[in-house]
Amino acid sequence: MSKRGYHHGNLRQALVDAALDLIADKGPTGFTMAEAAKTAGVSAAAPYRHFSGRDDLIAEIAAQGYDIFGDVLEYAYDEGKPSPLAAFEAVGRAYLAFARKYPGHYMAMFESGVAPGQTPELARASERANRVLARASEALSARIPADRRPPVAMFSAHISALSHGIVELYARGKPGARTPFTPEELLEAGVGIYLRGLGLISPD
Amino acid sequence: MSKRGYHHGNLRQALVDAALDLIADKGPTGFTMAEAAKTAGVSAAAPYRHFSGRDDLIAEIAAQGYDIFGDVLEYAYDEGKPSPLAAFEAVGRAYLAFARKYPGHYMAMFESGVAPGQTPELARASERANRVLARASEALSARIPADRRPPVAMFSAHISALSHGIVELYARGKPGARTPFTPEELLEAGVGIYLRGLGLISPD
DNA sequence: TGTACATCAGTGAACGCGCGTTCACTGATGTAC
DNA sequence: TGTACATCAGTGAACGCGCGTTCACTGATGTAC
Repeated sequence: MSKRGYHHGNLRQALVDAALDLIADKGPTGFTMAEAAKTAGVSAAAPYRHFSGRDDLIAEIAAQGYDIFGDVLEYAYDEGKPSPLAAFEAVGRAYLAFARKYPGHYMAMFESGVAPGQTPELARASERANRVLARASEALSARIPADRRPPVAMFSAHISALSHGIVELYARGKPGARTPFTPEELLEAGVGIYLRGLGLISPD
Repeated sequence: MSKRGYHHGNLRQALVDAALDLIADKGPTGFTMAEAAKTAGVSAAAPYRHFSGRDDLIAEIAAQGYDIFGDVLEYAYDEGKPSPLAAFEAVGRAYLAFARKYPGHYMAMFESGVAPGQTPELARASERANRVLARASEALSARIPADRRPPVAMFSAHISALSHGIVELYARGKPGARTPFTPEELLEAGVGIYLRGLGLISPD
């Protein structure tokens, strides 16, 4: 499905990009169809040639976000090399890097209130990103003595929650973020302590 | 400053309560002054007798939320009784209980984008709640061998982030929350593993 | 207890605004012959 | 290569809507004497 040619060239993606800037600037609710159209240099009616409505545009942005997110995590995981532990920690860092580098996508994915089932593409993309996280967790989890091993789903939920919490509370220079640590420091130390609690890192 | 009497009785608080319902229903951005007024059974202009504007109302809600939050955490901490560890875990549970019981407040506090410095009352209330968390962290932190002890600010940031992340990703029945665990299970297990990593709980 | 006055919480109408969305249209592009 | 036609991306005007906020007002309540 080629999107290029015709009048604008690639309005669909231009609208996505415009919306991304607006969302990163003013939050997922500060963005409007009209403003995205204006930013893309097009009339207010034009977006409806490409998206059925506002929610559809947001879903597309979130889907693209999950695609990138999945790529980034996949790349960081690198098939578990050089070791499950190192790969796992790389995934954690990649999570933060993604949130920092793609704030608009991140907000569309996690703060816009868009339902993951909104669109088939969105559902597929989000599932895939979750699978990467699950895979990294599984590989590492296999190294824990069975009797002390938490369920894999719980393991990856903990890491997701810690990462997301750090992003929301301490990243993106929120006015109330009063902590002397960078998000990266917080996540690295937090994951380290957590893994030590699982016996995956020697007790220092 | 008595708010009762006159025509409505206590419109200021009635507006806060109406807004809380709306926020819990439709998110911090789904709430409007006009609808809050209508819900309170009053004309659209009436709120401006009590609040300088929308942001002012949200700040008041957030401030009331931090007041309750502080109370709840304080009560759970119970001056560190029976032990710093037990008190700390009670604080964690109280965090989730607050998010569950006061969803409108929680959203106004953490998802509305209101600046903590918006209002003196808000600043005071939020600082106080943070102090309770810090105190619980300090008391527990003192039990960690000095050479393995993370800075207290980091300690409490980890717990805040994990708790907040769990609330955002896995609590309040989000459509995409695919995990077989309750938020309470997740937090308890996560904090347990974390504290074990710090040597605060015997390795099972 | 009764009257006159001051206060001020809530009213109702009005404003200007930007929104999401629709519609018939137009004109540039692509295609068939 | 040239012409006729079909397609459809983007236009521009218009819609109805609800929003936040203002303003002069009104009338119930509180207070002074």
